[in-house]
Amino acid sequence: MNDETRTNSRKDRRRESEKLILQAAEKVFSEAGFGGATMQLIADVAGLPKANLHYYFPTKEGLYRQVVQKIFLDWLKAADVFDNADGPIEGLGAYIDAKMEISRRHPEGSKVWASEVMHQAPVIQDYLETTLTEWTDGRIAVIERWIEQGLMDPVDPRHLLYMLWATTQHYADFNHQIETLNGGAPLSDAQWEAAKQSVKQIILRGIGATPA
Amino acid sequence: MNDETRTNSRKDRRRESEKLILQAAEKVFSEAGFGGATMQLIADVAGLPKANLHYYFPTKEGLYRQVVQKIFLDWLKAADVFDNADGPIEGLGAYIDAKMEISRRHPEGSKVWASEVMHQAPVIQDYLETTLTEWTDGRIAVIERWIEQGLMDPVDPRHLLYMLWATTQHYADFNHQIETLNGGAPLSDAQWEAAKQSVKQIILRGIGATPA
DNA sequence: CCACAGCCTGACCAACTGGTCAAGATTTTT
DNA sequence: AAAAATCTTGACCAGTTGGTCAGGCTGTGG
Repeated sequence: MNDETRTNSRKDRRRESEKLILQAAEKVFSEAGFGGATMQLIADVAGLPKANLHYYFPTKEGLYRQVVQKIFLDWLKAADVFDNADGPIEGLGAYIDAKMEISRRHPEGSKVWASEVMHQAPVIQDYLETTLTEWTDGRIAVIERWIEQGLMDPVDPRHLLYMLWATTQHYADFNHQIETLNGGAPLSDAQWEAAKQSVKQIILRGIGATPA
Repeated sequence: MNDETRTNSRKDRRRESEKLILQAAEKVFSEAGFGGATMQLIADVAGLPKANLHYYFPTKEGLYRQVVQKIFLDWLKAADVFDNADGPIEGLGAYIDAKMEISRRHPEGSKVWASEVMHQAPVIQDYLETTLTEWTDGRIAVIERWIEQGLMDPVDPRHLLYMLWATTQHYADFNHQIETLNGGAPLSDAQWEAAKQSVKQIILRGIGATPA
């Protein structure tokens, strides 16, 4: 009767369960923080008994670590648009669009990351010191090249990056505040478009960006 | 022998103890989040027995509520510079300076606020709907006037405000990440000055602000 | 000097937490 | 078909948490 799920090898089922748990965990951690989240609640959201959850992820900290790592990798990947760009208008414009889209579709991840960093990054400090540092240095070099080529004003690339991160992630981390100030309703398609346009307009004009 | 503290009426002592506890609580809440913070740890930081803490603040939630309220009021007060300004360069410039200074001197408060909003503002939702909404509408009117007067480009005032909040508070909420990317050291005086200048430069130029 | 109201605190408790485990169910391999 | 490996779960435990409370302490007004 029930053969809707065909190719179910033990490995497949395991992967599905782990993904289910990770999704539930991301949601619960983003809503309650690490300290406020409970394994019982994560299990309930995932629709599994708590003991089963511990079978796949022995400790709460280990589960949390995997959630944060996944978020960080997704976020890094989305930043590739930066590389294949000829100038700031194209590159930064696409970067802003990409990060705003993530903030709209997956605000939970951004919140977990923000929470982790705010609490002194007890779990992903090594990522900050290695991967993130390297990534940042690379993009700073790109921006400096654009400045040398006269494609934008001389601006401290580091603070420009912080501004991009802060602004785009704000729409995820503070979505509740933004919704409240929007009369309690989520931003509409048109409002999201206006937000993207506003951010791009102010920043690109702010750095005096010109077409490549 | 010990008469350094002279006028110690019971009311004065009470006020001092409450302030001491509130400061300790703000620190602990900012470091561990509401769920991760414990009354025992707050008591230790304040140097008081836990039972004494419960004498002044019967419940953890009540203590947390007062911490968040105090932060919100301080933050609102610091925004007065907005009002007495003739144009965007003066007004927004002073606002950015003020908020950057708060981020530098009191990052804990900003973190507690961010945490509260990220978790759907369970405690200060009414403030968002009343005080913050009114404040925001008022500043939007000011910005719209500046636009009408031709002192700046037509920009969506709401998204401009979000950008200001996001960027300035980022230096508090993500100070750990910023420090790590700064080689593990806090920003120096000169670096803070550069940060302020960069933010003001990009935003003020981004909105095409001209002197009043 | 006393009495009284407010302040302080060690000891205690019920509720909840992350984590364990043994016994069974299920699937894969032989 | 039977043994081996993997998965599932209810019951359980030790540690921690927010919160209580009785009894002692302290300063103040009479």
